[in-house]
Amino acid sequence: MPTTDPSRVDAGEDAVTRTQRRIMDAAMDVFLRDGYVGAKTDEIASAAGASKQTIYKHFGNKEKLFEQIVLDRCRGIDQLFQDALAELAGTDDVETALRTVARNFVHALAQPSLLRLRRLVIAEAGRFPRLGEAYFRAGVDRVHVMLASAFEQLTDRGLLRVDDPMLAANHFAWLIVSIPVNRVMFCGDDTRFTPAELDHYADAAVRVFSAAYRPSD
Amino acid sequence: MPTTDPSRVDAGEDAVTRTQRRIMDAAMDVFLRDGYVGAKTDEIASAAGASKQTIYKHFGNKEKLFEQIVLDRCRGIDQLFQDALAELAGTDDVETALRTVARNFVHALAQPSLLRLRRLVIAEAGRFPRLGEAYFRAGVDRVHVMLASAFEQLTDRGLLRVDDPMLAANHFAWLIVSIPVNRVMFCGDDTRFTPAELDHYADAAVRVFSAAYRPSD
DNA sequence: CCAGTACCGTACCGTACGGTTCACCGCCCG
DNA sequence: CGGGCGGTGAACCGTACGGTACGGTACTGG
Repeated sequence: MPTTDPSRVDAGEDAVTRTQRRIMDAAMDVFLRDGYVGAKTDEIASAAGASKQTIYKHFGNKEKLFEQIVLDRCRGIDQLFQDALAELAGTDDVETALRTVARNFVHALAQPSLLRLRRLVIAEAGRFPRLGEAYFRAGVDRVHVMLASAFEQLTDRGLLRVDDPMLAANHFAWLIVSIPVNRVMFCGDDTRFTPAELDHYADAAVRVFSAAYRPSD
Repeated sequence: MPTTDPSRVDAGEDAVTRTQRRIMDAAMDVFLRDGYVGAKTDEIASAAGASKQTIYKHFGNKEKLFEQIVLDRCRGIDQLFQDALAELAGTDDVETALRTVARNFVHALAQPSLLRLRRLVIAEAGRFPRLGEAYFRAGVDRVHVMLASAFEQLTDRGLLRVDDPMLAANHFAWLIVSIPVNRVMFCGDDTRFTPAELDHYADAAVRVFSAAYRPSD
């Protein structure tokens, strides 16, 4: 039975051949540049150095190609923060650890490629509801859950005072990234941020978060 | 001169006739439902009860129609908050005033039509850079500027301790709306929020904001 | 040498859609 | 009465693009 389980985000079993990889990378470039409808399969083919027929043989049609690419790119986003968060949960100096996490976070998320993907998914969330949801769960919620778990541990150790960990995680994350992310969403990819600027946002966010969620000692 | 002419602030230039209004409303519906490329001019025409020829006579082409509609819809968004913010700047009970503003804010922004427009603009910001920027300035930044001004006044009166008003305004606004707004961006229009839920987000945001930006008295 | 597999390049098909043209109609105004 | 004006509806055109067909090339294993 061919397992086309919609609830599953393509678990494992991805024997991605070299050509498939080449096509997927090229297609991602084109999709990010031109959007889903703006992307022409001819152009994807030529960008991949492949023939259209090969693309259709491997991916069936444009929609499936798009879905597979985005879902593939979703995987592993959270890996970026696993380490930093593990360290956060174990540290004693919460303030500086939070600052480190925050800076990593904002720098990782301000990557133009990630932001363009984010915009693309938002743009097509109407046409591909499963995709928007999957991206949200894999790319946004996952990080929040990890943050929440860290905050819970820190609360247990008396270093933080958090009663609703998911809410606190949301506050933390959005305090950090809302300004740059939303600016890019509307004002295009040409808006770049200096590292200092991003650090500033991160530090300010940590300041606010700490004031609200650190025990009054 | 049409008799139904409320809230006519700008002088002349765009005397929107009845048919134009009808076309613009219908077009907005179709654009919001199907996106820019998905929207067919035939469908807009039939939805407006107008002929394609009339549309092209008044608006030139699809792009201009789209731009004009969105820009038109941009105007007046900030009006929603003018009053609440004026009251905020003058009050003594900052905490409850902030809570009122926050609740109004989140309820106003969680309107499905506004969120769909937001998603549409984000989606087309690549194709229409001017549009994305205009929407950002008219719909997002404007509110932040007004907030910042209010925070500045409250700081002068010693009721708040804000050194970077625009930053504080961003923190306030995104603390309030980030959770629902981002959920809808990815998970489609079917996600609805109960008023109680929205109030909860607003109150939690005010709690965090106050902890960070109220003088330690 | 053959069969199978994987791929390329090009030409092709069907259709959808932005935009235009044409014929026609009701209305107000001089 | 007539003629502009603003509107309708439908047919039409050009082009773009998803998807397919077909013929040709290179490599692999037997």
